[in-house]
Amino acid sequence: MSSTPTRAPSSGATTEARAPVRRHLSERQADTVARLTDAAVAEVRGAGYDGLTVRNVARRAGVAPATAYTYFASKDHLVAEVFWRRLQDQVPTPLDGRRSASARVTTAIADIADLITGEPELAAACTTSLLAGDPDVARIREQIGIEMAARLRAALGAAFDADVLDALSLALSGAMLQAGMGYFPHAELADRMATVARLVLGP
Amino acid sequence: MSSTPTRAPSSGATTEARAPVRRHLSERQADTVARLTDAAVAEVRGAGYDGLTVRNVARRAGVAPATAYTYFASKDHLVAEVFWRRLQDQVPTPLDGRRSASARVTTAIADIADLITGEPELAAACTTSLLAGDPDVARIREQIGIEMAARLRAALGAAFDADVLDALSLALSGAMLQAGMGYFPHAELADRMATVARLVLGP
DNA sequence: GAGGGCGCTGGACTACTGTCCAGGCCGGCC
DNA sequence: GGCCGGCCTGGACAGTAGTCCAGCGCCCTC
Repeated sequence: MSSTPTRAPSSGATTEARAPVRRHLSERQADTVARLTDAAVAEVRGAGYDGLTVRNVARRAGVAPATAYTYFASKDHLVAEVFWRRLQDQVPTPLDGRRSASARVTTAIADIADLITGEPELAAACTTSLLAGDPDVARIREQIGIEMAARLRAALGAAFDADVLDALSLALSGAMLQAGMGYFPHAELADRMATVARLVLGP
Repeated sequence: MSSTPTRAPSSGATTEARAPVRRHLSERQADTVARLTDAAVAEVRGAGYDGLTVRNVARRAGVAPATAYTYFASKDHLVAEVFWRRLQDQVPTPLDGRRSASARVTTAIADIADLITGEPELAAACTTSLLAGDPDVARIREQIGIEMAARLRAALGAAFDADVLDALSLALSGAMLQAGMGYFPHAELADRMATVARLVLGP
């Protein structure tokens, strides 16, 4: 579940290729998409989430707005894709069977938190975007949920239990939400979830 | 923390009365606001969240769009206010000291879930709106968070523990989020949280 | 070197959002 | 009765999002 050579932006699968966006992109297309996602990150860093516009991102990427809209339905779709790519590209910390289950879970969650820690603007942007109603975003959200659940499950290992996994998933959603909304810094996320894991799993 | 006679829509407190909206509304104003929130609910039931527009709601309420914008900055603000009012108006199930802490917590959460259970469209609308970036919405969100935490704390009673409360709050946020996103029906929310409560508190 | 197709262009266009303001209506007050 | 202030009206307005399409340029193939 890590990076694929040329990767289609998670789009249009609901309506199955409604546009010239195919499942597998040509090298040039993949490059355009990558330039767009990079430009989106730069734009968020520079102008914040409010200044973020598909048109602005397109300009920064040196691409016509219409082109950007070919690949991304909205700015939310664009930012959600950024997060999804980071998650896919991340190599999770290897599991250590000698440590406790809650320690492994904590590590897995810290990995995820690290994806955006230290970039509050980007973190907030990802959170907001991931919550959008846009169907393309919904698809990405679902994939992210699957990936996170898989990581938690792997971290639990022998301690796996459906109820425990469910509880951790809910708490993790809530924690990412609250951190994204600014109720506490992302740096605290891992700590808080560590406490939850200990409560649920024992030390 | 229940209904006040004339209640200002949770607006403009950040900039402290930026508009003719004062903390305490005249009877007529309160009536206008109530007509607007009612119309918003009717509109969501009728046309769904997508069909929801401040202008549409205003028309349904028999009010000029500009008037609606006097009280609500956006449709998200409007819908968030609907949820907040429902929460305030609800009389929570009385606490039963003879039952276990997890049972009391489950009941408290069931109360909250009941606010929107059975109206999926409205539930989805509230979830989405509550997540908006709009500062007016942020204020309402914060108040809702405070109220929910207070209810959980009361339900815990003697079993109160900061870490437990934190874990439950996170899980509840996550559960409301996931239910609102359609990952599972609101009817399941209380059950899932009951499981979490049992894990965290014991049976 | 010519042809063809893919991807990008750029600009027009529609729909909608939130803001603003001048004016009208209705109540209460002198 | 006449004035006045509070609230609402209605319509104009700018800014923006997403869609669409006719056309261009580049690269690959033959």
